[in-house]
Amino acid sequence: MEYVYEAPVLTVDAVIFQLIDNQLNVLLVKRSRDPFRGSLALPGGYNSKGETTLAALDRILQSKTDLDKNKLRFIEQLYTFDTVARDPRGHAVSVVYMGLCLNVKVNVAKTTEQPRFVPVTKLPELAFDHQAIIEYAQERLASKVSYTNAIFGLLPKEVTLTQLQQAYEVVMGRKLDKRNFRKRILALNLLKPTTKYSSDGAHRPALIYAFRKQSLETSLKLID
Amino acid sequence: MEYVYEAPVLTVDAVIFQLIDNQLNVLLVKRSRDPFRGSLALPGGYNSKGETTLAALDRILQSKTDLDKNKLRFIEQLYTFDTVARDPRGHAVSVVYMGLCLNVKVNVAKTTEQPRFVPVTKLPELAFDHQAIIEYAQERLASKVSYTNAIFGLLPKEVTLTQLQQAYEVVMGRKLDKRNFRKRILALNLLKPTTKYSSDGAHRPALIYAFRKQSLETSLKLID
DNA sequence: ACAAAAGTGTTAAGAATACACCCATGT
DNA sequence: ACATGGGTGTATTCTTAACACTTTTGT
Repeated sequence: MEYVYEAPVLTVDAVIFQLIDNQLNVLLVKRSRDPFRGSLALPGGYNSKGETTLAALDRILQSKTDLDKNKLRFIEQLYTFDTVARDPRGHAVSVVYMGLCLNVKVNVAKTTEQPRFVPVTKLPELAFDHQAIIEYAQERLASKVSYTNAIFGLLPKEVTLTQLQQAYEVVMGRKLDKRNFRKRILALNLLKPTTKYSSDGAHRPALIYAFRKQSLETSLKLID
Repeated sequence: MEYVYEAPVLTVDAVIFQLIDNQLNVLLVKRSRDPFRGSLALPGGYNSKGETTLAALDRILQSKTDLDKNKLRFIEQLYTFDTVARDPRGHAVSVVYMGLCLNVKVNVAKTTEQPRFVPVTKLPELAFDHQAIIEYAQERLASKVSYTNAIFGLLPKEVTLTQLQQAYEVVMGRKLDKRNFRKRILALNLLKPTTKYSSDGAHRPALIYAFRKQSLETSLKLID
């Protein structure tokens, strides 16, 4: 190569999902600087020289949202966007990850970025193309849970079948038939029945099942 | 951010597939410099400041393999790798694209990189982790053609059903049943029968079909 | 006439879907 | 006793998979 190489700006952004009150929520921060100062945005930041994108992700989540990356039960690369006009410095390339977690509370007051989880159905206008990125991540997630066990990332190790079905329904955006769902999920052998029951109201207690694996298994055939 | 930002090295690599003699081939170049001097590698290079990754891809393919990007009938982002020790300068991030083309001849003597297509079944030891990247791209391609019409990227606008079936068989790595294949492919209405016939030997001529679209259509259900 | 690929339907097995009632508990 | 969600089976439809012979051409 004959020209002098100067690297473009490289950033990392994160789409972190969590179920709260049976709704899919996404982690957002408030921008303290232009462009889009005051708007909500995906947590993200610069990737430094010599730093892997996952290391940058870790650092950025920690510093901007006070969320420890090892609280993420599932993480995967989503896509790399050629972000336009992200930054006064000009064109930037952004590697975006998608993560799933559970029972994470972020403290709005903890950092200047005021991190918070927002239901994906109630997003305000977001900075940059982050709205579109979140939609893309939702599609990927819906597709992913239909042929892998990735749903475990949103749930505790032990669940009732109804909890599991509700998680699928929220992620996939449609209702599922209870009997068919149970047949399929049990046939896949992803769950092991425990001897415990969950009593959470004036009704018959539900048998609790444990996920056999908390790591990604693929090539399943869960839901069409 | 309080620290001085210095961007990591960003590179772009390409996995370009083409069918030659009913075999899946991939475009490779010979490295003229260390590391891996003399080894074959995927065509790739640095992404400059202010340049989109697709623009970089275009420039790199042009200069290293003399292949014009608009000869690619299909292109999509494959994955972004945190390449280790790619370069003496240290850690680099590499955005990898997958492309499909047809009837492209590259001239080994044209550039110092000596571009050539090599059957994926006959790859020598490659530089870096490029062997693994090609395998990943093959998996993606096999998956992609099973739920989209992406196969058009490897074929001319007009094909016989046997040509089409052979392309699927090569990409998916297994034989398909002729009658079932024809039923399914015709039911999807991706093809329009022409009135032409192909006579290429001492046997009954085959009816030629035309692809209705040369752009990606998704959510099909072609092959399991 | 023969070799070689094109073209064509049916059957059986398996998968997906639709659907309604009894059970165990808390109040 | 009643309200609430937990739990269960079958019949039907649709999809998939397996499978072999006739047709048309060139030599």
